[in-house]
Amino acid sequence: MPFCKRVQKGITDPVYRPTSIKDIARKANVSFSTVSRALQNSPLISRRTAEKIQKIARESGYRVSAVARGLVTQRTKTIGVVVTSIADPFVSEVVDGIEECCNDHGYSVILANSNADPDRERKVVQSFYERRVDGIVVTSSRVGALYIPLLSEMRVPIVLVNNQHPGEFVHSVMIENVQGSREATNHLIQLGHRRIAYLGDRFGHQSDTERFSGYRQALDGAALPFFPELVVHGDGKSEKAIAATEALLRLPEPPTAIFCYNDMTALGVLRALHARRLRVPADISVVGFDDLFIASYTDPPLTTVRQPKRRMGFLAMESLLQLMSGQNPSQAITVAAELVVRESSGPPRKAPK
Amino acid sequence: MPFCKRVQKGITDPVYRPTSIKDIARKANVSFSTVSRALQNSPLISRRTAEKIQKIARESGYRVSAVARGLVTQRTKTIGVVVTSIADPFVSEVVDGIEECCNDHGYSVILANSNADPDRERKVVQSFYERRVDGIVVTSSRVGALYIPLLSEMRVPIVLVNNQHPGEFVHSVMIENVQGSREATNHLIQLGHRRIAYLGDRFGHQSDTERFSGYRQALDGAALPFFPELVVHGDGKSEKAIAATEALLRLPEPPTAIFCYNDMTALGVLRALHARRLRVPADISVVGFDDLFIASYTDPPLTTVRQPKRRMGFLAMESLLQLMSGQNPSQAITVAAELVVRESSGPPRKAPK
DNA sequence: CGAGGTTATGCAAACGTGTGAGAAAATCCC
DNA sequence: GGGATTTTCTCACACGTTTGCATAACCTCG
Repeated sequence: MPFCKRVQKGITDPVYRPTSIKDIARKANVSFSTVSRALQNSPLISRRTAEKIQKIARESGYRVSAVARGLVTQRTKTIGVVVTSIADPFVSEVVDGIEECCNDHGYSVILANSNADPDRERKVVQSFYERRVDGIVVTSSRVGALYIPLLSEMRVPIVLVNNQHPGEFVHSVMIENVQGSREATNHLIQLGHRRIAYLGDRFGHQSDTERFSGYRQALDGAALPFFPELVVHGDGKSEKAIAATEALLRLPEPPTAIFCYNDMTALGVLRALHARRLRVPADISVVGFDDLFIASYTDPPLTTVRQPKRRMGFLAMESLLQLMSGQNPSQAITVAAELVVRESSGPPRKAPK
Repeated sequence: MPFCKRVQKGITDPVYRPTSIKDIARKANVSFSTVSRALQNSPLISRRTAEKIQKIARESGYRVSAVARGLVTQRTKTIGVVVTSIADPFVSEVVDGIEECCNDHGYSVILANSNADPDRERKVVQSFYERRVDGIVVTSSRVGALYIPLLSEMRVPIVLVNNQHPGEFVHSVMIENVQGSREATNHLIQLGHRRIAYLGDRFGHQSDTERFSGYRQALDGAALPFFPELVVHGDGKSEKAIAATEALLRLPEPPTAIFCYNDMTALGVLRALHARRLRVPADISVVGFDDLFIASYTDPPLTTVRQPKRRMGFLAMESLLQLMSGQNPSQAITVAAELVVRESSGPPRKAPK
C-alpha cells in the first residue's frame, strides 16, 4: 500500500519506492507543492483540501523523506555523538541522557566509537560532517587539540563532556572534580584517617590532576601532612589498580584508606585487598569516583563520588541545542559532584595517636 | 577555506555553506559531473584531470554530502538500532559489536531508546523509516508482533537480537538458552547439588521459558527429582530477586544452589545472601546468566553463562548486510552459550545422602 | 583526408522536498 | 459590475549528488 510501482526510464522491471509527495499529489489531483504545504499544516492551504490530502497520505502510509528535506532545509535534525566505547558504563549513561534530550526535540543520534584512537576519532568526526549533522557531542575526548583545525573547517557546533583539555574549547560540560574529591577526602578525614592514599589515573590527565588537587586541598584544609609515597598512579582500569594497591600495602606504614581516581580503579583495589584477606572497611577504607551502577553491588558497596551522568549528557545536549539555534550558552557548565557514602568507608582500625 | 560565500536570491547577506561539487567545478574549470566522477575515481576521467580535481578538493576541504548522495542513490549507508536502553550493560555491548561491523563497512549507526515502551518503539522505527535507513537491528525487543504491520509497510530489512517472539520474524540472532542453562545446571549437579532452585524472569517470556527448560533437562538427564517449590520468578532486576531469594530461604528445606535467569538477578541474590550472613559458595552456590562485565567483580566472582554479546551484535549486523545486498542469510542464527566457572559455585555444605 | 574508433568531457534528468513569486479564483466593497 | 482584496493553488527553482546519453577531441588506418 505505501509503495508505488514506478517504471524507470530504460528499466522494464517496475521498481518499488516509498510513496512520495508526488504520488499523493496525483491521487489528490493537486500539485505536489500543495501537498507539501498541506502536510506541514501551512495556513496557505484551506482546511478542506488539507484534510483531504492528509487523509490520503495516512492511507497510503506516506512518510516524508528526511533526507530530501535535509537537502533543501540544510538541517538534518541529527546530532553526532562520539564516544570512546559505548560499552563503557560511564559513557553509556551519558549517551542515555543525550538521547533523551534529542528525542524530546526531534533529533536523532548518530553514534560512533573512537576506541580512544585519535585517528579514528578524526575519521568519525569527518563522517559526521559528511552526514551533515547539525551538532556534535564528544564524551571523554582525549584528543582535544586535534579538533581545532577540524572544527574551523566544519563549522559544526560542538559540545564536549568531561574533556581533558579545558579551555581549548568553547563549550563543555564538566564535573566538579576538585570539589568532589575534596569532599571524598574530607569524609575519610572526618572518619579519623590520617594516612590516606591517592590512586590516580595516568599522570598528566586533566581530570586526574583536578581530583588530586581536591585531595591535596582537603589534607591542607585539615592541616594534615601530605605523604608523597601515598600517591600512586594506575590507568583508570582495574588491572593496574591491583598492582598499585599491592605497592601501597608494601609500604612500611601503609595507608588506612585509599581514595581512587574512579570506580574501576576502586574495583581493582577491592579485589587486591580481598586477595590479601583484608577487610573493608574494618582494615582499610576505599572510596571511588563516578558512582557507576556497579558501585552499589560490590562487596562492600562502594562509597564513591557520584557524577550525574545522564544529567550531564542531557545538559550537553541542551547546550548544543542553544548553540544550534544561534544563541551563545554559557561556555563551560560545571555540575556538582555528590559524595555517596556506602559501606566501604569507616573509621580506621587504630585511633590515630 | 572549505566554505564558500554564496549569494542567495533575494537575500543580500552572503550565506556560508559547505563547499560543493560545483564550487570545485568552477575552480577547476570543468563541469560538475566531471568533478563527481573524478572524486569517485571513475575510469572515464583522465588521470591528469582527476588528480587536478582531487587536489583542489583536498585543498578546499571538500566533503561529499551524504544526504545529497543518499537522495539519488536511494541508500543512506545508515542503519537504525533500537534498544530498550543504551545504559543497559548487556545492550551496550551488543551495540558495540554492531557499531564495529558497521564501521568496517562504511555504515553509520542511528541509535534510539525505546525504554521498553511499545508505543515509543513504534515511533522510533517510524523515524528510522523517515530517515530512510538501509536496515534495522532491534535488541531485546518485547513487542515482536507489533512489528509485522510496520514492516510490511516499510520494506526495510530487519534483524532482531534475542527477541522474545522467535518464529514471528524471519531473521534473528539468538543465544542458545537451553544449552546454556543445561550446562549451568549440570555444573551444579556435578558439584553434588540436589536441591537447585531456578530464579526466573517474569513468567512467560521466551528466554525465561527456554532457560527453565534447560534447567529441567539437566535435572531429568541426571534423573534428579524436580521440586516445583524451588522455582520462583523475579523480573530480571536485582530488587525483585532479593525478595525471591528470601522466599526460597524460608522454605522448610532450602536449596543448596540457585540458578538465576540473569546476572542482575544473581546480583540481588548475592546481596540477599550476604545480608543473611550466608557464605557463597560454602553455604549456598549461585550461578547467573549473561556474563556482564560486573560478574567478575562481585564477591565472590560470579559463575555464569556467557553470552558473546559483542559477537552477537556483530553477527546481527553481518546478517543484515547480507539481507541488504539481496541475499537471504540463514534465518535464525543461534550462538552457543559458554559456562564460565568462577567462585560463586562449589560443592554443597553437606554431601547428599 | 576522411571514416571509424577511442577517450574525455559536458548536458541534463533525476532523487523528494521546501518555498517565493505569481496566477487564478473567490470574495468583498462601494 | 468593476476593481481591490483575500484565498487557494500552481510554477519553477533550489538543495548537492549520481549517471545515462550526447558530443567533442583526438587518434589510427586505409
